[in-house]
Parts: sequence; structure tokens; C-alpha cells
Amino acid sequence: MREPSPDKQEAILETALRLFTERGFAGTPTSLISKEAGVATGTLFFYFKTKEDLIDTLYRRVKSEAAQEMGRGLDAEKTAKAKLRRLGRNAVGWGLENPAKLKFMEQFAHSPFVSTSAHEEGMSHFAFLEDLVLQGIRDGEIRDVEPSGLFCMMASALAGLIAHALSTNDEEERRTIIENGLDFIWFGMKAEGV
Amino acid sequence: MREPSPDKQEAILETALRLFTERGFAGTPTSLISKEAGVATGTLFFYFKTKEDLIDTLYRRVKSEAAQEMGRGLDAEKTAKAKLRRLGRNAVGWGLENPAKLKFMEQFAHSPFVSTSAHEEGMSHFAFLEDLVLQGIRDGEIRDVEPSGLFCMMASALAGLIAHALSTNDEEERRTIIENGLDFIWFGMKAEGV
DNA sequence: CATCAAATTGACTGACCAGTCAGTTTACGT
DNA sequence: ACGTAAACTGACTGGTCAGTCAATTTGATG
Repeated sequence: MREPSPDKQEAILETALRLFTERGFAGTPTSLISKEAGVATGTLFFYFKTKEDLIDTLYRRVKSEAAQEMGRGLDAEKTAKAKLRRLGRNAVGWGLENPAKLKFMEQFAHSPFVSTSAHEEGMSHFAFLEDLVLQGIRDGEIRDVEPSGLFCMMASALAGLIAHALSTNDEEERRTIIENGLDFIWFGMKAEGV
Repeated sequence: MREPSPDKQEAILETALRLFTERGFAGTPTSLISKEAGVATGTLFFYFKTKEDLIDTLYRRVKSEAAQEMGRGLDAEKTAKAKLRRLGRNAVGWGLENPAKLKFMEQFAHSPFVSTSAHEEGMSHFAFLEDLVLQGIRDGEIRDVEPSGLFCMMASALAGLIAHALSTNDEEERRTIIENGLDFIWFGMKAEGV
């Protein structure tokens, strides 16, 4: 017998991530992925039933990694304000360090040819955020409105912030962009008079 | 002689918009577009040099229409706050009435296979927004930070708001989502103590 | 070492698709 | 009503690509 090689599968996933962000889903043939990953065409289809399966798997991984990274250290903070700031900083930090993964996720999220199930599964990783906001409302720190709306605004604002922060290479300027962006989000959420 | 028929070109553009949002760029063959538009394959390539040319043309149109719609009636408002509220309402209104065009633009914006030139040209339509924010800062209504950052946050927050507003059919709930969302954006931008 | 099942290979296939082009139709000027 | 140039047609082509499969290699196990 012989065990499946995690190396090969890993190489395929890594190569696919890079190529997808460089050339899009439709623009990267599986033949190119396997070639650049140093495996045969058949091997790719041994590890992934179809091209879509490969994309889905990649999405699940990246999304789960992102969620984990963003939640890091949130428990150490006491106030909702501090938690959110930490979350925002984590998110921006992750996005800056993994621009390829970020781009992949954006592309995936807006592509009409991917399964809804993967989308929904991806969202489940962010359940802890819902709690965070609810707790913040209960404590009077966050404006008492429909939490899913706040969550949604925050998420898209964060995505915009990361994209904008990525557009400069000046370290100082970038820091300013991030701080201003996090302020924007916090002022948008906080209860009046806090 | 014979003049080009605006009807045919229009039919192609409309059909392409619908199919692109339903199936993505890569998922819609030109043959299907021409078939559903009721013209021959060759006619599509008579009006548009390539498939990419068709997509670009569509983008330019939609973006320009969106910008015009969003700027509607802004001059009538006096304060930056009122202008922004009006802008936000216009944007959400447009997005709700033209979900296909919105989806198309999102897909386009995140697709790696479209020309950068079209992107940049598209942005030029929104130049008036820059002025709006600058004026607001001068008047002390808006927080005095890098305007492009504010602009960026506002744009992505608006996109998120529209997407969220589209997710419900309950008229009352939708109104609430929009008002809360616009509040989020305004609180994120306004100067403290205004 | 021999065995065997799983991993791996890459040439191949059937489907699909952007774009072409030689021919046909249309409507306008004269 | 005729000539003509542009609009329009759709069968066709050259190329590409997802996925297959028969053959081969690999390595764990007895």
C-alpha cells in the first residue's frame, strides 16, 4: 500500500492559489496548475474530483484560516471597543500578509459559478463575531440596532480598508490609513455618548 | 447604405448583462449571448471587436450610469451631512432597482482578467465625491483625515449595505437596514461634536 | 524478497468556444 | 428601380481545456 502524499496535495493547493489570483478561475487551466505544481494532470484529479472541488477546498481552507487569525487574542480584551479594535487590526494584518489569499476570497465571493454551500459554511467560522456585537450592545457600548446589519457594514468596510492599505508601500502612511479606517468603523458602531 | 441598428446593439448589451450576472464572464459563451439576443454570432462581433470589448463597453456604461444616478440632486442639499445622506440614498436606491448592474460591477471589479484602464476610467466619474468630502472637511462637518481613505471606506460600506438590503423582501425591514447603514457611514465620517 | 493496492503518470478524447468569412439581405442615394 | 455599401447571417475553424484511463511506479506489509 501507499499513503497519499500531503506534499503533492499541498503543492497543488499552493500553486492553484497563486495562479487563481494572478489569472482568475477561468484563466487558469488545470493543466497549468499541475505543471507548475510539478505533478501530472491525472494527479490533480486524483486529489480533487473536479476543478470546482479544488476551488471549494481552497476556499474552505483560506476562510477558516482567516477566521482563526482574526479571532486571535480577542478574549484577552475586556471591552467591545478593544475587542473590535483588536479584531480589525488582526484582519488588516492578515490581509496585508496574505494578499493572495485575500484576493482569492474576494474573487470567490463575487464569482457566480461557485457553490452556495461553501459560502454558507465559510460564514459559520465568523459566528463568534455575532456574539461579540451582541455583548457590546448589552453593555451599552454599541448602538442598539440589528446586529447583522452592523456586522455586514463592518465586514465590507474592513475589506475596503485592507484594499486601501495595500495600495501604499509607505509604512507610515499605511499606519495612518489603518488607524483612520478603524476609527471609521468604531464610530460607525459605537453607542452615542460612549 | 445602411445604418447600424441601435436596437441590435442594445439587445446584445442587455442580454449580455443578464447572462453575465447569472453565469459569470467565463460561463457565458458569445454564442449564447447572440442567440438569446436574437442575432447571429457574426453580428455580435460586428458591434464588438472581441468579447472583452463587449464587457468593457458594458462596464463603462453601467459605471457612468451609476455615477450619474448617485450624484442626482446633491447640489440641492446644503450641508455635507445632507449631501452624503442623499448620495447614500441614491446609491442604495439604484442598487436595489438594478441588482443585475450592481452584480455585474462587483464581478467586474474583482475579476483579474479585465483591463486596468477601464477601472481607472470608471473611477473618474466619481470625482465629484472627492470635492464633496473636501468641502465637508473645510466646513468642519467631516473628520479631518486623508479624504481618499474616507472615500474608500464609504464606498465599500455602501456596497455592503446595498447587498444586505437586497437580502430581504420585507419593505419595513429594508428601510430600517438602510437607515442604520447610512447612520453607520455618517458616524464614521463626521467630525466629533457635530 | 514478493505481493499488492494505492499513487502517479501523460497521452488522449470529446466538448466547447472565440472569432472568421464568404455569401445574403437590407435600406439609402440617385 | 437600380446600384451599392454597409448590416447581417451562420456554418466553420483552430485552439483550448476538463477530465479519463491504461500503464507504470511506489512503498508498506508479510
